[in-house]
Amino acid sequence: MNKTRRILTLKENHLFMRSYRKGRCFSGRYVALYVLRNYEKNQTKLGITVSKSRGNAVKRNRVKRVIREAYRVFHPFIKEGFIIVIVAKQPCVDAPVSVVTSELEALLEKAALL
RNA sequence: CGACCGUUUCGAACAAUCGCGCGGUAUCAUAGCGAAAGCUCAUACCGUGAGGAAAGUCCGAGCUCCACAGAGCAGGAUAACAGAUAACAUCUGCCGAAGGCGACUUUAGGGCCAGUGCAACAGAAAGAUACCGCCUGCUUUUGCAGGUAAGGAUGGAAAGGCGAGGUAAGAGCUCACCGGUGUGUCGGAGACGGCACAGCCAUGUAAACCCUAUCCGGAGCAACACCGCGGCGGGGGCAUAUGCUUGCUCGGCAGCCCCUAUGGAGGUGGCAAAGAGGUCUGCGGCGACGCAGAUCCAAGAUAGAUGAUUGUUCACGACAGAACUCGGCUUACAGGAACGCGUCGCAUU
RNA sequence: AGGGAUGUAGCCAAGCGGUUAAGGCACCAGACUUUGACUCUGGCACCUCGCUGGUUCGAUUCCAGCCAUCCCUG
Repeated sequence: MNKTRRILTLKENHLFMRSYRKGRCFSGRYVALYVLRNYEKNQTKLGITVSKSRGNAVKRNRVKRVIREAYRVFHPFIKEGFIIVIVAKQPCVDAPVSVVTSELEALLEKAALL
């Protein structure tokens, strides 16, 4: 495993749907985590979901950046072969990065991905 | 000094580290494709990276494809006048109207003398009329017949308004002023305005149907063009080895290879540095704008790139994210800045 | 990108430019009953009829611009 590797993003809608239905769910105050084992390839993919009801385009973009920044810290240590979907909750809109980072760390440990 | 008016303009700044999209250069040790060159991926460095509204998608265009002899109807849009513009429902100027002490602002502003419809309630009566009243005549009175829109009452609207003359009482019946209509004349590019004369037979509503004039083919970058593993087809060849079709034979269907049409997933172009482009100067124009010269310009994603941490400063940060591209309009918005022989008020000289 | 619909009382809703804006459910008070349900009678302040302007004598209704929700096409 190299020291830095690219973050692969989840693009297919049916994989999102399968994660919501079949994946294990870990919920916090700011984000919710859906984890599914990737059987097809030994890769870890990340999907970020922000609902339209969370705010306008600027707010949604900002939430995505905050979550991506929080995830970036843990990415080199994540185990291979999982599909991870992070869903932003309403308090996440005004949350600073440090808070989201600490919560995401707790959830990832709970999911045994680290 | 205070309160405004108009026209522009800015929309946090800087540094360091980590991270992201795109472009360029370099490296190919590793991974994939390839005979190779090389390409992809990756890494390093350099450059660059959201708005005044990017928004709403309300108008107008470019661009692309489809349709198209010509004419008319239907439907839609616009509506004083003159211009600007590629075009417009935009903009400029100007006229009329409305508002403001004023600088100035606002204005869907054609036609109810083509026709049709509607005007609740109130009121005597709503486009045709006399309830009360006034006057005249008849009648002993009650009342009857006629004249009359000055007054009352109703209403958003009641015989153009108001004053004087006039009259039986009244009435544009007559006159002055105002309003409105028509004709003439003068000014103006025109809408329109000034003046003179005639004359007052008739409400409001076309953001009611409608009439008049002008304009309008349809769809949209998920357009459209190209490539295209597989699949479903067409043609040709090979092989009769294998499978199915009844145990066998023939025949048929599968099979393998080549060519070819279509085009689902996906990809590339469209589409990224350059156009109806910005800034400055000069000239023309009241102005929108036009002409000439100089100069400036690098976002281009495709589940969608701008963030985090630390430090410094201030006005302590609002509304808000490009998605083919322009010109407008509308809406949202913390707080600033500049200009004006702009306005009003107060004080002083 | 292109198109459509809706917004009226807590909920479901009707409404021809002229009303104090129908109804139904719910809610409140009273009657009936020993009590409750059913039934009957009355009430319901609320709604600037999503918001802001305009047309009109008069707007929930007509026109324009916004806001919110929902739906359709590719």
